[in-house]
Amino acid sequence: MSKVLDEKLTKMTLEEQKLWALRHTAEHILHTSLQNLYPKLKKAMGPATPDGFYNDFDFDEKITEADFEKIEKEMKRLINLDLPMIQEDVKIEEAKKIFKNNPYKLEWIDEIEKRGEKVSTYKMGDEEIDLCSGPHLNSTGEVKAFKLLSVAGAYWHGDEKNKMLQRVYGTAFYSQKELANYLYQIEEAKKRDHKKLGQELELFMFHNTSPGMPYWLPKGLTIYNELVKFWRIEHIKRGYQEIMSPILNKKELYITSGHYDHYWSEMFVAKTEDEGEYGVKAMNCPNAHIVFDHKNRSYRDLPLRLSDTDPLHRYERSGTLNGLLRVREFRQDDAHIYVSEDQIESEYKNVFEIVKKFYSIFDINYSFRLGTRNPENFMGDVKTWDKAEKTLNKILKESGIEYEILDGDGAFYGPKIDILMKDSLGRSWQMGTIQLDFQQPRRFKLQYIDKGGSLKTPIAIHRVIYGSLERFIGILIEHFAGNFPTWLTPVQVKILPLTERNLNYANSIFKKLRDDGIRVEIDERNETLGEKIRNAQMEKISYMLIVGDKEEKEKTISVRCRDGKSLENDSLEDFIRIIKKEIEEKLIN
RNA sequence: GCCUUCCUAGCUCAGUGGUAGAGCAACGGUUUUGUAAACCGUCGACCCGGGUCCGAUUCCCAGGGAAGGCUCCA
Repeated sequence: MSKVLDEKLTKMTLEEQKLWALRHTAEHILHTSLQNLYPKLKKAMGPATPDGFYNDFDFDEKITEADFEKIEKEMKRLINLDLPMIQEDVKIEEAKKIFKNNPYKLEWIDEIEKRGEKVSTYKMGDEEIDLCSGPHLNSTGEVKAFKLLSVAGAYWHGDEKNKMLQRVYGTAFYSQKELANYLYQIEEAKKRDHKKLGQELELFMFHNTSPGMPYWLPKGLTIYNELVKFWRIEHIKRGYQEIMSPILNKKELYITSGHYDHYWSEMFVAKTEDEGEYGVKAMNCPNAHIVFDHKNRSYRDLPLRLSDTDPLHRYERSGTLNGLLRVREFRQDDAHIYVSEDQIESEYKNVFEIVKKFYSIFDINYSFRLGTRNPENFMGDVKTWDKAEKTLNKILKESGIEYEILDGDGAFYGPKIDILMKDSLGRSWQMGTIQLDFQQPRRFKLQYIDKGGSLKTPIAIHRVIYGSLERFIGILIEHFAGNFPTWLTPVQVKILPLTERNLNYANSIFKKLRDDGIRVEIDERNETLGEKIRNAQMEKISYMLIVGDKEEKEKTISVRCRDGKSLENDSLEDFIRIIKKEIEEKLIN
């Protein structure tokens, strides 16, 4: 067994290992079925995954979902035959002979030879033999429930320089019930999709005229602004100073920063008649460096924390755009912190504390990842990099934070710590990031005067907490399924007058709430109460205030919460107190 | 960018080689309502451009846009 796979399996529970073997077997059955149905098809590879399995193959004819029925039928046949799965180690030379017609397998065999590992094969009865490290079930009959899910194109080794193969995704379980449950979960997750909810709740939209660039509708912008407001208050408390700088910058700025060499092809460019090219800002750091440099700085100024939320544009490849989760226009809750070398550690701790504070408010799961030097795309010398990576490793370990390492994922100017979150479909997204940068300050010739009166170059920490506001809101929508906490929700209260007789009273309440800074709407339509409630429920309003003749006469309100429950208090003053307390408690504690 | 699929009214969806039908929404009227959909009526659409055809929303080609996927180890 290969080292990588071995490591992976040892991390799993026994239950997970069993499922892994099951799915690996199902994948093997899929491949054999494909091979039986389409003899000219060449298998490339096919692993089990946490959700199922997939199989990559090279085939000139197109397989589509319309073919699934036929393929599943063949898979069923192999399962019913209950063929034994027999593992056998073979010599390199022999393996090369067996798979001589399959260049993908031969490449794998070379790789195995290079690593000095054993070549393992599996036989499925007399039907088929395949290069495979296992583990597998003992026989095909043990696969009790499976389903093919989708087809896709996938590059060999994920590299677009290689040939594009076809991929079939599927999943398998030990029982039909588990399979049905899994499919149900997927359907449920789709209901939380931020793209769907964004439209239903009128939060944002996209338009053909600017793909990947969101239009923020009034309700979505309310959420956006609340997040920025909270960010601003918390950062002022922690000594950050906010700046704003040009969106268009001459090419020369990005030549200085190094982005011209490393990033220009992913930037939008604005051409001028006679002043050359301007780059549309894709990152904030170069402008922050300019601000640092506009006057003499002293060691007393450090750490100097410059924050901003300027709009950024990046020319992301069209196929990668994904609702709010990958866009071409966005804003970050960005900051650049200039520190002396001995301040790195304590400033990182400060940043981690902000992360903890921010994320705990939303009760979202997240994980850390350290990205190290990319050998093909980095600036500066290896020694400085090694030092920076060592520093980050040390800080993470001492903070007791669990993290994974992704080699080569650093920014071109320095290693970084990313914070990841998952969307409703379980896909991971990079949210916050904290990057250490020894390079750019040198290139910008940034300096400060230290205690002894000599000039020193500061170190820059680039950091975002939400990440991009756009992506963060996308994740939030899915996390809350549109049921935002009251402090964030676009409409906190909706007043539902029972009849037209109650409009005046309803409006007087509306004005009081609005004057008190509560986001309130009134449903003046000539509709039944049932319809008004249904409507407000679907808009996911936090509180509904129902006012009819009874309330009007007694000068009270009747409060219905989003979960269908009622509040006992029936005075407006009490209600205002309750809602304000709810908001404050969430943000302060 | 590449692969697959998709694009019909503001939204959700029908449907067809002879230019489309519904529900919700919107608008007008009736009703004046007690905790998730009152009733009647009106308005409103085949993503864009070519081609094939007597005729294209439907078939073909090109474009635009969207969704899922594109290194989880044989």
